Amino acid sequence: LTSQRAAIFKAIYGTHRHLTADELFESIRDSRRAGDPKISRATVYRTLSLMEEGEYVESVDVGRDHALRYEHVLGHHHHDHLVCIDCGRVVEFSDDDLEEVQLASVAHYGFEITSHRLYIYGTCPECLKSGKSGGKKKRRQSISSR
Amino acid sequence: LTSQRAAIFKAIYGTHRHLTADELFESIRDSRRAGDPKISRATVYRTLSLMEEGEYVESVDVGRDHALRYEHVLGHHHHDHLVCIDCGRVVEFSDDDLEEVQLASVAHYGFEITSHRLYIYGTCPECLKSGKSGGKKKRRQSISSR
DNA sequence: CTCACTGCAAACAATTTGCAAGGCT
DNA sequence: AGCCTTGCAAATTGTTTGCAGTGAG
Repeated sequence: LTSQRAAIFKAIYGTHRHLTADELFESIRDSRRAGDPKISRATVYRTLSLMEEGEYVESVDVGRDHALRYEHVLGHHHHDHLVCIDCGRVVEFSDDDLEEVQLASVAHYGFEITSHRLYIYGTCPECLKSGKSGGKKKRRQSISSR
Repeated sequence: LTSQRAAIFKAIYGTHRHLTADELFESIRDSRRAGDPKISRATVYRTLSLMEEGEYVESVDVGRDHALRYEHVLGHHHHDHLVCIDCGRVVEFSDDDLEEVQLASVAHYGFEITSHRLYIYGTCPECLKSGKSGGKKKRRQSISSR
């Protein structure tokens, strides 16, 4: 456990936001006080992989047009993500029924299911209210329809 | 409508597989006969964007560690994807109940839902059978757990 | 002392872009 | 003639790697 790893750990566990490797890197670098060790992007990436493998964090892949985000997972249960396509806000939600129905839907294919990824996209109440709803839609949202 | 665009169109509509831009490019280039026009990767990418915007194709983002894939969408209905993490096989499936439960799960957040993306990962029957099940797991599968 | 961990810069892969040449209409 | 579409090569982005130096135990 080096100090840079500790810093990364603190940073992710100190927020409930979903941060990118780069945000993590910058926040650590910027809040660095005299005497604190340097940090590099490579270390952040390397540490995040380690932490993911060790089940300390989980990556949230909101789409190819956005960088990977990470969230801490200790003390939290599985959830999916509801993403606002206007402001980018991410809301976590979970529903046991949903999980069950998902598994039931594919049961007959004979796969041994190990995980899943569900993102629901839409416009959040705030963005709907603030007028320009349906407005600027990010480019290349590339999503399975419906 | 140029001939390169036509070629791309034919290639996607001529298969039920999910192809990457590069596979598309190579297949067109390789099956090119004397007199046929040249094609470049850039054109494939540009055309695919166009075709996606025009709702002729849809992109399937199987995960960051794999290139984007495309499938034709005319004459097909919405479906989600079941992905084998061993061999990469992609099975399409759909379930109206599932769709409903999904919407119900997030109804109270007040979002105006426009789309969603669901991938279920696991090992397919064939890979399970052929021994080394649980074996080589691709690196960086980065998926929301459960 | 050793060996894992780090920073740096170069390497990467997938995709996008600038630009000049081509080709329809 | 004019504008849209190409091909090529160079640029971008997010992330990974090789390598030599560093620091913890």
